[in-house]
Amino acid sequence: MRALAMPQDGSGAPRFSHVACGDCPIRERAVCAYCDGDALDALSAIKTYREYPAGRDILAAGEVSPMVGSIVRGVVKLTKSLPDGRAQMVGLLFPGDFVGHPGRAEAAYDATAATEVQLCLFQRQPFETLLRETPQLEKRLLDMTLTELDAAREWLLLLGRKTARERIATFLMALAGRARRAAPAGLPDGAPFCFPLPLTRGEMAEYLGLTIETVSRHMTRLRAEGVLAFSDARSVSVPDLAALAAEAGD
Amino acid sequence: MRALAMPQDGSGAPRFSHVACGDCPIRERAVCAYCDGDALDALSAIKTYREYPAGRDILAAGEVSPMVGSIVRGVVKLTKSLPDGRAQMVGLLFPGDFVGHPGRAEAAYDATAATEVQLCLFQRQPFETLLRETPQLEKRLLDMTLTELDAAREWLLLLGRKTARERIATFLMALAGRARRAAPAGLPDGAPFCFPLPLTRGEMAEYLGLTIETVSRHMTRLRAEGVLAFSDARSVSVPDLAALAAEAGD
DNA sequence: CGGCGAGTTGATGTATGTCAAACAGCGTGG
DNA sequence: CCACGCTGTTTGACATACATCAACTCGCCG
Repeated sequence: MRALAMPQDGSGAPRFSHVACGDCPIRERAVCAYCDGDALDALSAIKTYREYPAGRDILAAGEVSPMVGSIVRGVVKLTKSLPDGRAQMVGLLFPGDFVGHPGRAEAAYDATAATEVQLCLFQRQPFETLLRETPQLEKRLLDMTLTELDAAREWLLLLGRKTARERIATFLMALAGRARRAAPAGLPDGAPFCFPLPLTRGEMAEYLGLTIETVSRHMTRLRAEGVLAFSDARSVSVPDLAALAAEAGD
Repeated sequence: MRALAMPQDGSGAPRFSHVACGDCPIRERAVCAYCDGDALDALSAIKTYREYPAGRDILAAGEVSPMVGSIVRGVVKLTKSLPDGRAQMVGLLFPGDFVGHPGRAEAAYDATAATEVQLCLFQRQPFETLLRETPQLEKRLLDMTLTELDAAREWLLLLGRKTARERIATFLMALAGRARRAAPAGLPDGAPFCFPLPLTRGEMAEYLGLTIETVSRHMTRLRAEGVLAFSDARSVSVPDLAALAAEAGD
């Protein structure tokens, strides 16, 4: 599916490695964010880590998965397809985001690793039990789901009304915002801003409701106009965030 | 906004009428579905009914609303807009559905009555307190939010990849399904199926990411082809549900 | 009767999709 | 070391579904 410098052992081999929750990089953002003490211990007791190489399917639509979990590292894409093959990405998940719907075993969409991914997995059944007994956990999950819902609706506006150029600018702004938040240092606001693209052109097209050619054309046009800079297709630099924001349509 | 045979008193005047929860038409479907006894009493104590004429704004994006609530009767549309006026409906809510996000006071989108609407409202603060103390309530809200999220993602596929014809067929199928579920009697599966359209052509266009002309044209074409029948623009009859389903693309 | 809003229909434009070719990077294997 | 193939990207020529602009109808209500 994707040629990467990584062990293509064909197994999706689980690599167990128990990290203490206290040292977890997503401790503050994941489902467990509101938990501590006993609740955290209980979660910790049923967690398991697993890694997926880029391109590997994590979960297929219609499949019954025994697991749910949090993204520790990497990017996961959620995709829905029509029987004739047309496909639309319906979500893009980053570290801290939750994969799987508690309460509904059958997956409604495909989940695929867009980059190399590490998940912190919980078996569905004990997790759902814990959910019932742990209000903070349920509260956090509700909060996260509402955030996802808002994001999905923002995307409805994008897919329903924005031009190709606006869609691309919006997407890049979202990535820039994420990169900005991830960068701890207080960089000057106007400085040229650089970040990697976790998606190929094809995946961007799938996310933005466009074709690969349209994405490519608008990317090169944005570069020609100086709104964007990149040499590698997989990373961009934004000379002026405000200029890009102005292209996003809102 | 919409000329209707109804008191345009300009007040959105609250009309209080305490219905016992036991007699409530949405008792089984609303947030309160999993509640009983004390929890239901507590909810009942803070509820209030309010009616909105078709076309009335219930809540404007960015506005801070002191209320959340359930739809008792009628249809509510959720809309997001770009600064230049382009607008996209991001949700269509029916009786039982919940309006407003607990935990975030500021509305992320406009909510407007598409038909005459009756809401069962709760003041945000006491409701959120109750939410914290009542696991069934929180559980139900999580379930409903996950359902909304799935619906939104289904719509992403529609807006991102479906043709105008497929979008319209999908929408009509969804309405037909809802009407079917609402009709208690076991009608024969193949019978011509009739239901009202809660939306104008313009609103359908807003929901489907199209223009009013495109919706109109495809509706009349579907009628010409016998997939659909209607005399009034505000109601349709489907001679063969399977034929319509085949047009929906999935 | 006149005006208004919703819907329909027609003529025309255009952004994006489709098909096709060429290129660049990168690992593999002779 | 270079030729090869694979995948991702870019670029071009062309097709088309949908948007846009505009006119007209119909029902409703004052």
